[in-house]
Amino acid sequence: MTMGQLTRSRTPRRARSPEAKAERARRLLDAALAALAHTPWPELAVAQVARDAGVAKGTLYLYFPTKESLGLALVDRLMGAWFDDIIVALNACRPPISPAACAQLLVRSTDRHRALVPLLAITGTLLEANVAPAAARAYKAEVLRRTLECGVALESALGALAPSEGARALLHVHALVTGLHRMAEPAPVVKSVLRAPRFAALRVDFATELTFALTALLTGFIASRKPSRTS
Amino acid sequence: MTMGQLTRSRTPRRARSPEAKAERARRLLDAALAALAHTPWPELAVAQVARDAGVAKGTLYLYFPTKESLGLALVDRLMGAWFDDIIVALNACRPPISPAACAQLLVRSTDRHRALVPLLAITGTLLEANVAPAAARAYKAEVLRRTLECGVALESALGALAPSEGARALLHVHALVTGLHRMAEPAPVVKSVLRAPRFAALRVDFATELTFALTALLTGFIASRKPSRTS
Amino acid sequence: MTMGQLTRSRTPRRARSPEAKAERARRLLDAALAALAHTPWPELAVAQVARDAGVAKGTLYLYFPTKESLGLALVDRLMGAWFDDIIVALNACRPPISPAACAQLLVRSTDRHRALVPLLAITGTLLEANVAPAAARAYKAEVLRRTLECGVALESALGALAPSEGARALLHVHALVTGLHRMAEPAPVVKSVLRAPRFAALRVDFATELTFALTALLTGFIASRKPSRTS
Amino acid sequence: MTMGQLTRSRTPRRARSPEAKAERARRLLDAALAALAHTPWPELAVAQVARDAGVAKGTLYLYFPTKESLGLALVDRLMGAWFDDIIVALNACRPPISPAACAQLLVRSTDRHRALVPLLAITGTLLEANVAPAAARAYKAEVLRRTLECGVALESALGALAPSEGARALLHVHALVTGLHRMAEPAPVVKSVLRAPRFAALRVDFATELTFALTALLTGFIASRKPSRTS
DNA sequence: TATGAATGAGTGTTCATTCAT
DNA sequence: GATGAATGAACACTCATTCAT
Repeated sequence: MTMGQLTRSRTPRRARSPEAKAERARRLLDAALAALAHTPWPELAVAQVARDAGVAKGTLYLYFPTKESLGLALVDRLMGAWFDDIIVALNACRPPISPAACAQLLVRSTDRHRALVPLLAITGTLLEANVAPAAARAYKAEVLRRTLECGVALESALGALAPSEGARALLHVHALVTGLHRMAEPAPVVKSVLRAPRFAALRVDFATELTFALTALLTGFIASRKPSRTS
Repeated sequence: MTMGQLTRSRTPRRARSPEAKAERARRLLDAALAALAHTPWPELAVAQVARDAGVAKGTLYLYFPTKESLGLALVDRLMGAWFDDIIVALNACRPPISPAACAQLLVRSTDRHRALVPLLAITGTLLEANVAPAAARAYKAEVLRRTLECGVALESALGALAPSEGARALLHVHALVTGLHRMAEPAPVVKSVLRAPRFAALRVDFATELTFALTALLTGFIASRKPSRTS
Repeated sequence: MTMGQLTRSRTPRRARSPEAKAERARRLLDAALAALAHTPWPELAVAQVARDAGVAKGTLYLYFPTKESLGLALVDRLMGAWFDDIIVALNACRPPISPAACAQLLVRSTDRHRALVPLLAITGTLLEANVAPAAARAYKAEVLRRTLECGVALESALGALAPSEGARALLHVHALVTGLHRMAEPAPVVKSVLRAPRFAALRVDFATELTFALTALLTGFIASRKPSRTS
Repeated sequence: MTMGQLTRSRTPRRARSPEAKAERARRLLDAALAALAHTPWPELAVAQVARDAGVAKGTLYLYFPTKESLGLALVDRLMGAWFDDIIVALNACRPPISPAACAQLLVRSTDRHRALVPLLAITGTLLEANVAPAAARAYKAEVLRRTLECGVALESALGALAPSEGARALLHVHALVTGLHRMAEPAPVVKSVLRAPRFAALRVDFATELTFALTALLTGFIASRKPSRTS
């Protein structure tokens, strides 16, 4: 009987409680995330996600009104986790840390959240279309909140950023991450073409270049503050 | 020469000579470029491009085997023009120029080639798919050639880059340009959402941030060389 | 009786008594009627009707097994009211009344029951499909009963119809009402097209034409009897 | 060789000439008409029509921009044929003919064009939605032209209609045809229900009732003119 | 060469109905 | 009795690409 109850509470046929509904949504996001590991967003079929999550297509639409809102919710989740990860890592440092150390920390965190990067790159192009204004606002509000929070942590860790420059620096981090990813992970055809030795100069190693650029960027942020101190 | 000019201005029904064929291709690219000013790539209809260029749909396919190859040819053209522009601007300077000055030069050049940026952002995701290996190779070879050429000009202008670091720096320029563009130009829904005052921290001014990041980056490139000199 | 009134005014969560159940059904029909004032039947969502009636979707299905049965019940109610109205109006006349007077009486009554007409027009096409045989029989039995009853009133009022021709005349009234309504109320696109002066000949004024046709029809019914009398 | 040419000209793979294109459209309309004999309009699948016509789905959309425009074109064709038939029949009479004779003529013509009637009944509800204003205008212009033309023929045949009342009478004919058809051809469930003897009064024989109503109507039209003469 | 008619795979979304709770 | 979460069949339409003419 206890068994039965457990079984029932684990996988109820109908999600009536808010927790159960959240669980359903989570499963759908899990399925989407897994599928995106081997399928680019435009090729991702809603039907497949639903099937993988073990529900009917219509059920997915009870939780996400459009395909894009599903994608946005996934980005929201992954970005939140990324921010969490960065914050934890930053707080684990004894400030002040050097730009290079901070860059390395950020790159490592990015590496732990590889799945987010390709999605981030299409946010604003493919995902943010076909989403209700309210949903877009909620998403952006969350992004804002977390960016500010993480920005403060960044300021603390570096110890040399002007107030609120942490958030700004994070926007640049995002830009660099997506921009470099695009160059590091081209379409399969291009990837195989670039394997030829003569194309060495066009091959981009994501971690190496990101570390380099972030170090330069953070150094720049700190330098841009220094003058005002000396003056 | 007179003949050639006449031929070009007459635009015969059938393009027999290489010049006439190149003219046809040019017209198609012109039409595509004009259409892309108000239509995002996925919404761009091949039929519309052909119609705008004054030819039948099938004719377009005589010059570009796929929609993507058309896009790639356009990127090729625009990127070439951009590289030309940068090279001219760099050569017009009396070296060495400061990273800040160089960044400003690059941003201005980018601004003169606004049309390229959104296309660049989807290269590798949408454009480089569905292209024959040979076409991809040719495109990448051209990119390589121009990148190296422009990289050398960059090295000369800055006067403080390690050999072949100019090309590498240009890859970063590309990454920053596309990465920041994505954040500066979101979908219409998002754009209107971000207009609210509370979202000020998420609004990105393309030119400002690009200038800042490029300055930092170039400074970093120069700094990364210095140590090896002093040691 | 006091109890019943209380119960009805309280609208308990669960309808146990027959009165309470009838009240529930009535509310659902009210909601459907209100919605149909601005939404055509195919666009009418069952969920919306339930929501408007303040019950859950599933509850509606406790009272009406299909969407169509809901529509049919509504037609039943409205047609009953229409018949009532006609009978009252006919009984208020001092027979015999002229065909023209009778036609006018019928048109006025139709005008007081405008909501029924578009529904009547789709009965038999959209409504009578997907209904259980038993429900269809019950509905038709009711229609028969009221038609015969109203037919007798019509015979009395006109004073010159052969027995049982009243019911037959009413069938023609229905046909004319729905047939003319279809022409008088086309889709919005067509309506705006027909506003052009050149289309005057295709514009149909419902009341005018219905009056004319009914007068002719009733005259015809009376005339068709006379010969048999004189012969 | 003559054979080959014949074969080729009969069923060319591509319809390039206007004639060939008209032929293609005709085939599609034929297929739709055939399908509508056993499938009601809402259930009619575009894919099926295309398949029956021996072309791909996309080809159908080269000729008809929406499903509704296909339906409207079919109505246009059938209504034109009906009008032709009526005109021929009217012109074959020696005027003046009696209302009863004229009614019989019209009923016979209707009977020869049975396929049109159910379509006519949904024109304005299902068909005239989702059609471009220009298409709706063209359709209505054609209807107007033919109605006026046929109206004149009707006036000639009856010899006793006020000018332009012929067209008006035809609108009533349409109304009666569709209104009575609705009652004579209910959904299968209802039809079987009505077979029970007790429901005899609700059974409508299309031809009988239409003849009766049209006779009355035309008599009414003529009568409505007479008074003005005597006065 | 040029044309443009033909192709047909591909998919997000709705909504009447059911049924576990 | 009431609920509302789950279902899943059903479908018009687009558009890059091909190929008969």
